[in-house]
Amino acid sequence: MQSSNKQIGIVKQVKRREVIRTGTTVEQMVRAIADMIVTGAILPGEKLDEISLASRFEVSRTPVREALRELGAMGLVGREPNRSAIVTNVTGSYLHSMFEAMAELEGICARLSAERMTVDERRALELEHRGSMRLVHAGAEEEYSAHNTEFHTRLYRGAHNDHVLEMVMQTRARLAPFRRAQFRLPGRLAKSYQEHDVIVTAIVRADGQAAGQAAYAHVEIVSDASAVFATPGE
Amino acid sequence: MQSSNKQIGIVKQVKRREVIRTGTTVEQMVRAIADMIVTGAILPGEKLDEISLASRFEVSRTPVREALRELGAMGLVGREPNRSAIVTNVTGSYLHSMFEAMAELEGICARLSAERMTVDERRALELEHRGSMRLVHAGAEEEYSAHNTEFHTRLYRGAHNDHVLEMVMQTRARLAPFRRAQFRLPGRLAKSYQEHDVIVTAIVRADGQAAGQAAYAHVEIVSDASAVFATPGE
DNA sequence: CGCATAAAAAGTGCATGCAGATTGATCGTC
DNA sequence: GACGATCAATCTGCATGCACTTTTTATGCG
Repeated sequence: MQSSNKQIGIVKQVKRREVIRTGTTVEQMVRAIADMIVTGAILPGEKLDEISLASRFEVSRTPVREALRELGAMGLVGREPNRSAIVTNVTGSYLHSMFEAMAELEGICARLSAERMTVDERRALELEHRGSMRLVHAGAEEEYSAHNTEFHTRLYRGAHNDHVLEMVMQTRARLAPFRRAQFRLPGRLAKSYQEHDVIVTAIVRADGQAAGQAAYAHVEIVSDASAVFATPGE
Repeated sequence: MQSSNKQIGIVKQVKRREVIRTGTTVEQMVRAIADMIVTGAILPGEKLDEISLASRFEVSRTPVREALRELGAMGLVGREPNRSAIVTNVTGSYLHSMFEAMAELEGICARLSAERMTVDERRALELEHRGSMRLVHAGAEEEYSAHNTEFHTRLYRGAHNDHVLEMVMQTRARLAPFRRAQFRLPGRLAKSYQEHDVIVTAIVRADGQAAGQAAYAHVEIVSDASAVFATPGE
């Protein structure tokens, strides 16, 4: 349509770069708060009162309320009428169900990836994987962790199923705080690499069954490794 | 001024409007709008502007905005800055991915149910199933549909995994408008009963593998049956 | 007429204000 | 001194208002 180029001020700097719709205040706050929760900057059980958040982000309470509403729908905070929002306390039982669900989802993704990945995708996955070997030898936990995220994301995308992708990404986000420290465990890096190797091999062979099982087992192990860090407060 | 701080006040929230079941205005609106979308009272692609909704529900725009925010997080409406909310148009491709995901999830639930259901749960499932036979003979589509929902819900709960339950319920909700008419197809009722029968039998035998496969196949068939109704506008 | 432009209308984003609920502190009773 | 009711401070839920953006309608020029 027409471009009413009358207004000024707003950055119309839309280039090739994906436009990050950080736009509205609310979206930024959702991301910021979600990040704090996920990274543990705010602890489960903590109250998030609107006024404090409003002054902290230097906005009014209206956008804060909308952000909390969305966070509630995302399951990151609990909300009850006339009560402050509370950072969701992921109980041990629910945490376990999330890890189990994650294992199932990863299994599905790996199986579908083995069946559906394009030649390019398979190659990219294999390269990504092989490239991480030096990180293992170097003991670069931080870097390997980044690689690990990328590796799994490729698996999710390779399944070519948008809804599954959505579910698995969401589940991973909520599990993030409980997995962060897993690569600190001695020998976990090398083990992780070996497990990835089984998955990659199966996918390259287009063996869905094997890939699914290997991915399931992989997550199960991570689950065990992470269980240590789950605060059994409840 | 306080009167009874005993425990309730739930119904007291309303002043001029009729009795309301639960909680805040926003929650009611979320339910109401979600219901309209899911039942097809509002069609995909339709714009939901705040002012119209506000006057329709006789509230101000503030709660409307919060409701839309939540519906957006639920994936029922799409939102972009400075644009009206739009009922999510589930494109053919995404719809397909949801049905596929649904089949996977149902498969997981059936398998886990076969492994984990208590004796009581198994008996209840079997009774529910057997009881539906007369609905099939009577050709009671509406009633059978209700039974069907209950049957599947039992499967989801029987898996004893809260996160999977959450995902499968959410996916089902979003697929609802596309499944509504499935039992109108001739012979679908009897077929559905037979398929349920295979699932129940496997679960009673605690055969997870068979139960999972049967449930997966069951949903796949529903997917095919529903495909006819998809792509209403676009 | 077609097309682009500009003004008007409609709509969204956020701030502010007030009523009612909740929580905590104060005070009375035993 | 312990327990419970009463009042004050605090916070949530929602309405309203204004600035900015998008969409629609009106207008000028070829």
